[in-house]
Amino acid sequence: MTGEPLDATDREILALLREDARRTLSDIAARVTLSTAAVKRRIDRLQQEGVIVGFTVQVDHAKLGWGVEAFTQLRFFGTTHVDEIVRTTTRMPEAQAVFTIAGDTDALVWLRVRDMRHLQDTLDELRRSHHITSTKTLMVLDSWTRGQQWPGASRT
Amino acid sequence: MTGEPLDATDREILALLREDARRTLSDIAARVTLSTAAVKRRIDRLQQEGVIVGFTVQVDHAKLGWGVEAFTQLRFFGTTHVDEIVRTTTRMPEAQAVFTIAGDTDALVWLRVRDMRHLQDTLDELRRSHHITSTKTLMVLDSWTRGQQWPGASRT
DNA sequence: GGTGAAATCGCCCGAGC
DNA sequence: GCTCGGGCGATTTCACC
Repeated sequence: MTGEPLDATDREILALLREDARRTLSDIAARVTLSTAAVKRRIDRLQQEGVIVGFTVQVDHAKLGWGVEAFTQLRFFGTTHVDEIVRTTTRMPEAQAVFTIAGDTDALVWLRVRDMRHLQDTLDELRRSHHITSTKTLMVLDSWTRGQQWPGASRT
Repeated sequence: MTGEPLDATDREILALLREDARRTLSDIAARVTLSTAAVKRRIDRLQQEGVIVGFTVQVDHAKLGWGVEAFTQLRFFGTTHVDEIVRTTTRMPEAQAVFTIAGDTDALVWLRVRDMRHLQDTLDELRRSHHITSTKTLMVLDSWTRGQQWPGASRT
């Protein structure tokens, strides 16, 4: 399933693409001193091996009106299947990411919402749809994510 | 600074690009029933307004050998500036994201590391470089992030 | 926002190292 | 395995309506 481990050039190409996925093959080729054909072969291989999952745009959610971020730590009844919470949370547009956790809480959900009212509704929905015994919500003041993004710097 | 609020077509284009940033202009144009030139103008505008921050690749970090994820909640001395922790954490390749928090802990750091040993080293480095009074680390069993990715499904 | 044309790029082929 | 070169189709990009 997985090919051979990546060499330094593969990692270099990955780093360049993470900076800007819109680089042309010739641009990348010049930077790693390879031909465009070789670069393309490597990128194709990385993609088919699943190292590269996809290509996306990074969006400033604050400028879209979703300026509030929060984390909520969830605890379930012992009977709840982990898959279930992941499956239903995934469908909520407010959920940015879901983490199942080893420890005192069972899951950590990264939420992005429009405002406090919206946060409250989202938390209500979470509590309603699962066998949750407790929630603990952390409000995010500012955030930084690898590959820039300044929700705190983009006050409209 | 910020242009006019985005219309439905802008949001549609954004959604399409988030699914796959490599879509061609003509593909997008067909889906939103516009000309390629019009789509390009909108994308350019979204980019210069800062709504689109950048274009990147989504990488399966587990396949790169960084299969362990964790969160660590940090508490600082009252004298510590928030900027400082963000600035130094940002430089660590292990830090995936940093959140400053309102509540009992001051920051939440999303870490991605190779193994447990690496996690320990990273936590040590965090503790060494800041006026941290306490850390509490949550181990991630599985994670889901918007825009697919199954670190748990990619066991090599 | 649409149209059309030019420049660029991606892409596939083969030959050769 | 990689490079080089050619050629074609697709795409981007631009000026203009």
